[in-house]
Amino acid sequence: MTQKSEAKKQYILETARKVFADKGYKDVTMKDIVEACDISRGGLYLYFGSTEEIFLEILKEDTEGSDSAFEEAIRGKTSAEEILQLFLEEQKKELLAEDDTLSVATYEYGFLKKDESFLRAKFNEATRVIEYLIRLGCHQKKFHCRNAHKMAVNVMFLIEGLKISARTIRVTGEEVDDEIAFILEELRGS
Amino acid sequence: MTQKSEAKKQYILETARKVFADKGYKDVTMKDIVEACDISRGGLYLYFGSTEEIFLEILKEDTEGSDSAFEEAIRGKTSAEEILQLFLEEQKKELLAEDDTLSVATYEYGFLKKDESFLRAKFNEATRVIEYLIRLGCHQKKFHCRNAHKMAVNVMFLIEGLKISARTIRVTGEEVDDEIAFILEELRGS
Amino acid sequence: MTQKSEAKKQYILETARKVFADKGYKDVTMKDIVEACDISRGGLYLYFGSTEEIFLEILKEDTEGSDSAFEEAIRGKTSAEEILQLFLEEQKKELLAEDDTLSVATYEYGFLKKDESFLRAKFNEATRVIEYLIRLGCHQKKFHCRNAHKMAVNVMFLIEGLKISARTIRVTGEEVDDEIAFILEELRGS
Amino acid sequence: MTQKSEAKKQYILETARKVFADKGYKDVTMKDIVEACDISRGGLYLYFGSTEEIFLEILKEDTEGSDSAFEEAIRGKTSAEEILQLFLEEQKKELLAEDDTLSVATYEYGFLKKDESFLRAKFNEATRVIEYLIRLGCHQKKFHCRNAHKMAVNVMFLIEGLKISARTIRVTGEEVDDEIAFILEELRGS
DNA sequence: CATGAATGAGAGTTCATTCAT
DNA sequence: GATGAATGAACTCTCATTCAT
Repeated sequence: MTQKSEAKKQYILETARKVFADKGYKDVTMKDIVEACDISRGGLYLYFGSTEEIFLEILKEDTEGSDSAFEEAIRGKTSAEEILQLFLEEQKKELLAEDDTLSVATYEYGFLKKDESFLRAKFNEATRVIEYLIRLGCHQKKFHCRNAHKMAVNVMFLIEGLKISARTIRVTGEEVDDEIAFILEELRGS
Repeated sequence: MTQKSEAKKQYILETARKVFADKGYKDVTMKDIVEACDISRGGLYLYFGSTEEIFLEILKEDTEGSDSAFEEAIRGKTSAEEILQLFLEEQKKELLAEDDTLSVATYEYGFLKKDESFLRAKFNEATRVIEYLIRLGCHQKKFHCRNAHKMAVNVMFLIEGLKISARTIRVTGEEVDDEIAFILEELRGS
Repeated sequence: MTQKSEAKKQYILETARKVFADKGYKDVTMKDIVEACDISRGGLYLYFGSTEEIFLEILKEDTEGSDSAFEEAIRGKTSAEEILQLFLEEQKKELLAEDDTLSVATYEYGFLKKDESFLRAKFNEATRVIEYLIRLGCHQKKFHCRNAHKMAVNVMFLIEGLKISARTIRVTGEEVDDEIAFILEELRGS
Repeated sequence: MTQKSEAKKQYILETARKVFADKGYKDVTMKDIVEACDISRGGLYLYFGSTEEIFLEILKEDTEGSDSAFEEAIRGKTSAEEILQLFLEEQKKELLAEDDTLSVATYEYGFLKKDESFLRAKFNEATRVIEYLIRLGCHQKKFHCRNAHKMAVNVMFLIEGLKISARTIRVTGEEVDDEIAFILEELRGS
């Protein structure tokens, strides 16, 4: 693939991202993407064979992006507490964002492909990072926690619960704050 | 509507339930239901005008059913701890069930109608019951808890997190058990 | 057919009349009539086999009604001029009536069955009456006219032109008055 | 739209024209046109979204065609009498044509859309031209007429009457000739 | 007589996918 | 590479008509 066509591919991915953010996964048709990109029907097929192919590519890029962002954040700060708080605030922002979020599309895709390890891997990776932060916090004497791994998993499930609730029953900023406070208390607490 | 046709309506709802459990919400067409019920195209329209109408009716029946089951359980037991444990075990069973669960369909429907209060009402009702149980447990000196309401909400979000994870990244029995243990410890604990 | 069922038949015809006046001929379905009459689907078929059957029966009753009304009017008056003017005013009223007119339905039906002599017979009968009035008017020295038959036909075509225009491009009361004046001038005139 | 597809569009319009001439407006379905054109179901939708869209396009082309034909006729002749006679003969030919006429479809469409100004505009335009011819004829000392506008309107309504009668009760060549003679006498006469 | 559930044909419409240019 | 016309399958929804009760 030439440089030029690589640029077009990127353009399609960026544009399709908005479409998925807007309509979820299942409702997006190749036609939707063709129209959003303002390219020809056949043209899209030169780059991607299906909406799934496009969506997976977008997810892949996302994962890479968020990983590096996270790692950078960790490098910048020294206090585990601070980093965790930052992470949770980041989650809150995403949770409450109305547009431009792939979460609904990702869930819909997850329903279809629940046996593919992709999302599980993302979940595990995030858990691993939180666990690391918890351990670090314990080491820094800010957190107290008997089982860092279980605690991390608990935090992850809670975040998942907030995320899905934000997209189905809506969730207020206060509700999220309460849960964040809950997590931090627990870590600082007992 | 006569008795006979009422029976047929029930038959359609039961059959459609399996279809929704199998395919989620968005992918189910009237044709799917027609074929599953083995009735004529027009015949289905005598009873329901759209998949949404059918799905809502199923959800309604479900809610009523679970409500009364819950109330009965509360009447049967005296220990709040016991009832809560029962409730959590019930959730676990549903979580791990492979088939015959409407959770994916309900999420998909929730994505589409996130501003309708139906699912939120269900959430709030469940929260209210858990809060009641927590208070009861505190009164029975089995639980210790500063803010019963916040604790109940936390439990609900955690359950939501497990539920969605069960349908997207899969969740093991042990993971669920860990979370249940986590909740109970917390309540008994501090 | 018993007396009771004869009454029901009449009821159906009267109700269907409104439906045809409202929707024209082609768009009326058996379902429409069933619903307007608030009877059962099968019930209607006991009396009529199709919308055409119903419509024809309505038209037949209409023709009989208008014939006798006309004849009565002729008997009541002595001046041909007066009767003709009355007739033209009657046409005007029907022309401008918004609802409760079968004219659109009749045209639509006529398009489908242009070879059936029914409507032609109505036209000819009306022409005959007008011709009679013109002759009478000439005899009464109020009208002057070389060829009463041709004049009558001309009047009829003009009325038809106003009627169809009223249902397609709309026609104002003044426009109709102008045409009526035109006819009368011509008859009185030359 | 490319040249090629423009040609196809024209082909569809021409083919659909025959369908409308054959079946009127209301009974024509997209399927009818698809079959008449021998194209695919989806193919038709690339060009037109509904039978109404197609019909309006046909009417538009017709209007443009007849306008220019008329203007050319006026340019070619010098005598108003001659032109009017030509116009009336043209109307006669159309009136008596069995096939290939859109008049029934146009009436049916008019019934549905009686408040849209399209047909009224056509009527008014034609009236204007006739009025112009009458004035010209008066100026050329061939016609005598007190009120050219009212006379023109009268002629139009008469033509309308003949047109609708031709499609409902049938009309003979002699009947049309009689009416044409009637009009011309009147203009030459008084 | 009367009911209304049931059937199935048929129309509208949208898209994934292909392919000639 | 890129276009966009074309196809055909799939789905929604509505009725005429029948028939068991």
